[in-house]
Amino acid sequence: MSITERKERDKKEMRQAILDAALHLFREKGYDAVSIRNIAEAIEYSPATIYLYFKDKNDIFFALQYEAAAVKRDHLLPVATIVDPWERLVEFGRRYIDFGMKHPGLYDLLVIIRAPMESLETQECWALGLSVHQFFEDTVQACVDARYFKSTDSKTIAYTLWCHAHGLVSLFVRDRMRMYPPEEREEMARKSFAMLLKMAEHL
Amino acid sequence: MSITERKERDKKEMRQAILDAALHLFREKGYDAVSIRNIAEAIEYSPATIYLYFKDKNDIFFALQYEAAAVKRDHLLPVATIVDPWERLVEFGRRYIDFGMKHPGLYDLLVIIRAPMESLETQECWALGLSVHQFFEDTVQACVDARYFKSTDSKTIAYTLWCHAHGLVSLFVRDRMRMYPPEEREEMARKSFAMLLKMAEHL
DNA sequence: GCATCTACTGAACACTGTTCATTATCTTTG
DNA sequence: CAAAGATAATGAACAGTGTTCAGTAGATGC
Repeated sequence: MSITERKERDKKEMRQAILDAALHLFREKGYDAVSIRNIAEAIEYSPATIYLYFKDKNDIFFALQYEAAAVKRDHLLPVATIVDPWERLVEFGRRYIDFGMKHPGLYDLLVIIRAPMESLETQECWALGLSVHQFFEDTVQACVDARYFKSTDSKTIAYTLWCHAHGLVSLFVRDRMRMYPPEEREEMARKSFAMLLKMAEHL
Repeated sequence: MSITERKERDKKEMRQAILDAALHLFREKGYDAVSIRNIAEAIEYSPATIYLYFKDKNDIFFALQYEAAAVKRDHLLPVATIVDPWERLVEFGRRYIDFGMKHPGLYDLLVIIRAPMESLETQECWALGLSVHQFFEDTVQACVDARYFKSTDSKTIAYTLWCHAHGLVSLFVRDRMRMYPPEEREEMARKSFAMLLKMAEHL
């Protein structure tokens, strides 16, 4: 069976080569500015070949979105080993922001919507994101159970923290902080995170 | 001079007709899914005609972005009459969120970046947004001056509040709240805003 | 060695943004 | 009122796009 095995390996490698080239180009020029022909040229194959591995251009996009979601999960889930729920929550937040600042391209990818939840890839990607979100909500619930907050409305607490973190990252990623000097932006993010933690103690 | 006047009026009307048709189509199908030919068809003119009124497709986009920024400003700036800085700030926040929820298409438009600050439209649009942001920061400063917060770091305070509001709106606008039932989403936003206000009192 | 199957491609189709020479219409002048 | 000039609108074209499909070269199985 080594031949069929090799063939399958080749197929996966080709698929990955397309994804790698596509991600590289997307991050450089943006999704819509990259053509199938550009990707084909990058991997030195004909445009038609790409359609043997992906249904269409959106399919490539969804595959990348899934990859980004996986990277995000791998970046966040290690905090699961932290026993104390408050410490776990803090570290989760820190890593969430860290992920966004380190991989603005991936974060942006995750927030773009294309064609309302049609493809299987989207479903899978969504399911992955959902499980991470569930972990986050569980951690908040654990904090509530351990009386770390005065409020017991863990749903609203989680949502509020999420708003802050997502807002912070997405202002950064979408370049909405041009009124602050570039070298200050990261420190502002750190300060704001620290401020939110202080505020959260009075929740 | 009534003829030249009428001509200028016609020109403005035509320009506006193009913008109206474009906004309608963009909000319905997204920027990239709308073609110049679609817009031309909507206003019942030839595609080439559009280029007599706009440099290119991006120019239309920037004009719409400017319009959205103006709508946002008109939605927010009435709070300037509120004398008490804290009340002014609260009402500003409420209206900011209200604007985003009521006009998701416009909010989204404002957050999209196309071609890094090239056109004059962008500059104008950015300047408009900046002045509103300045008003917001001034209001926060006024709150600090009036000892509404323990902290005196008005810059970080403003940024933190902004993160929350923008995060809240953009999670809503970009449909990242699919894990919550649709009918709950607005209430969650309200609750979270209230929670942030409570937290801010301990700032 | 031959048939089958697989991976790949060139050419085509209908679309896109954009330009430009040409036409049609309105305004001004003689 | 007619001719000249200015202006507005367009059809046709160009190079690019996503996508499909008949056809081909080469590896695989018998």
